[in-house]
Amino acid sequence: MNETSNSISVSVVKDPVRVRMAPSPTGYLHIGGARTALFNYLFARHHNGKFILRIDDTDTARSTDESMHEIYTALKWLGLEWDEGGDEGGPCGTYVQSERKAIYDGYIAQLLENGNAYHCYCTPEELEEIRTQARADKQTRSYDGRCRELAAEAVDRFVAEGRKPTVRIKMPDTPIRVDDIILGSRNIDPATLEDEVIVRSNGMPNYNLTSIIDDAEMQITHVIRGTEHLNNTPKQIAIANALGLNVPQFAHIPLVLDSGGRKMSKRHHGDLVAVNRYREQGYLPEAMLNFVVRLGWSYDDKQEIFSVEELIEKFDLARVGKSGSVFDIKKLEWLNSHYINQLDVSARTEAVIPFWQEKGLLLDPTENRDWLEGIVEAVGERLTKLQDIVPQTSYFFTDAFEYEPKAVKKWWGNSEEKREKTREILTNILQILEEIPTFDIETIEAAIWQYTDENNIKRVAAMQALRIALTGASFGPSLFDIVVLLGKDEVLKRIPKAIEHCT
RNA sequence: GCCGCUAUCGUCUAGGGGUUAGGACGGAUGGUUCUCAGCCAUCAAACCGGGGUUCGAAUCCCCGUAGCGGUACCA
Repeated sequence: MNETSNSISVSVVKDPVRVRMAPSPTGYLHIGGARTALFNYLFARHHNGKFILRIDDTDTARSTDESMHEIYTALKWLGLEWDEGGDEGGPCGTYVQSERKAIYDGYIAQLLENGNAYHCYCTPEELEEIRTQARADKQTRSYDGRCRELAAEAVDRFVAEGRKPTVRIKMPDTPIRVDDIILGSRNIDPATLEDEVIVRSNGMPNYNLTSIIDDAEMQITHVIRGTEHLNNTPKQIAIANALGLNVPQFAHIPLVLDSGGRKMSKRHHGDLVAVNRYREQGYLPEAMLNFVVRLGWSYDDKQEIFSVEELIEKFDLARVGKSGSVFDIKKLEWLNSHYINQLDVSARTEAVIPFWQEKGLLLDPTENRDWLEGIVEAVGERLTKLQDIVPQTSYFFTDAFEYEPKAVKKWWGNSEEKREKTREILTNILQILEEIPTFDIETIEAAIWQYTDENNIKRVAAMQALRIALTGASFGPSLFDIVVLLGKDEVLKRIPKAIEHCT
């Protein structure tokens, strides 16, 4: 495999690969998170490494157990099983950061001792002021490091005032080299870096500290994450350096964007980005994975459909692009219908049953299994998501449907003369079906074609009139399939009812 | 404001010093059919701009421009 000039060859890595997905449980797993998880998972599996799930919940105010479990559910649904971490733990003990505080405290003490960090007594208001001023002065930094060399009496005064300090890292004054597998390498001017808060005034450490510590503690070899973290990278490297910790390799993957080109986020896009909502609508995990992997990654100019096995074999960070990718639901739908159609009728029926049950259309799925499979068979390739089964087949379960006005107008007619003709056709068909010797597709089809052709009635006109009578709509599966599946009794009940409505 | 990243059809992308710039989704048209979907066929649709380098630039370099990301005691 060739390597491009600005990419670090992935194959150079010899250590057993260890990667991690580190969500913060402040909401559901979103599309971007799913893709990050997938890239990590594929990279790990491709290299026979470990995929670790760490919970970055140092923001205790916003983290919830509920969110954590939603993330687990979504990841498991996608089949992205982790080797260590999550709710199972592993060789590194707990992988939940809020439970690892003692570990961080040790490092913080070390930083304070060796002079690489210091207490900052500035209040949020003061900081806001400093920021505003810095911005007005067109400064690069928004904090000036004023607490670096606080006199002892100033500290005493602040303490006496009851101020609780934060801890800030002292940024180095030499350039920081950042190597990125996707974006290439560059040196960061230290003048652009400021002394970040690494411990809140309540004693809880912050992301930039805990993340890089745990990456080292958990022997993470590659950090694959979204580019929103790009600016955090030099900060984290600086912290690792100050602590003498190993720095993993980084790979920043481009953002997933909305149709307007903006980053997809829970805040702005709500359920549109929630993986679990897609599951609930009847998207298949295979489709979701296949969709999401192609956002920023491609294999060649031919292949669009990839099984997970193929992805594990073919995935390579070197083929991940640098620019953001727009989330296109049409493509997801196409992929989803593809995967639904891959299912055989029995499996598809199985998949669709919960959706019928959810709407109360189906009470006992163990009964009439053949009939249900017949319906699924008749629906054929018309499902883009499993949920579509409900609107597309509800008339099989109930005759309490509306006759769609537009369809009625077009096919039953909008004049008394035309309605009269429709009633006549329906009446004739009713009679044909009443008298038909065997109620099967071939016989019915032959009888109806004979009727239309002999009476010079357009097939489409008769069929559409009948379709509306039986289903309420002007579209759907083959009408002969529908007739047989409904059964003679039901058909013979629905036609007279339709004739009554056709006035 | 500051720091950073990015730039091929509407979208996902392939390609990458010399190509009719390829594929897929979506769109359009025609065919098949009882409708819809599907399937088949056909079509429209792109290298951000300007300078270099070069025989030759979409490709390499520089400069713009635009978009996006970050700029928290969030992650």
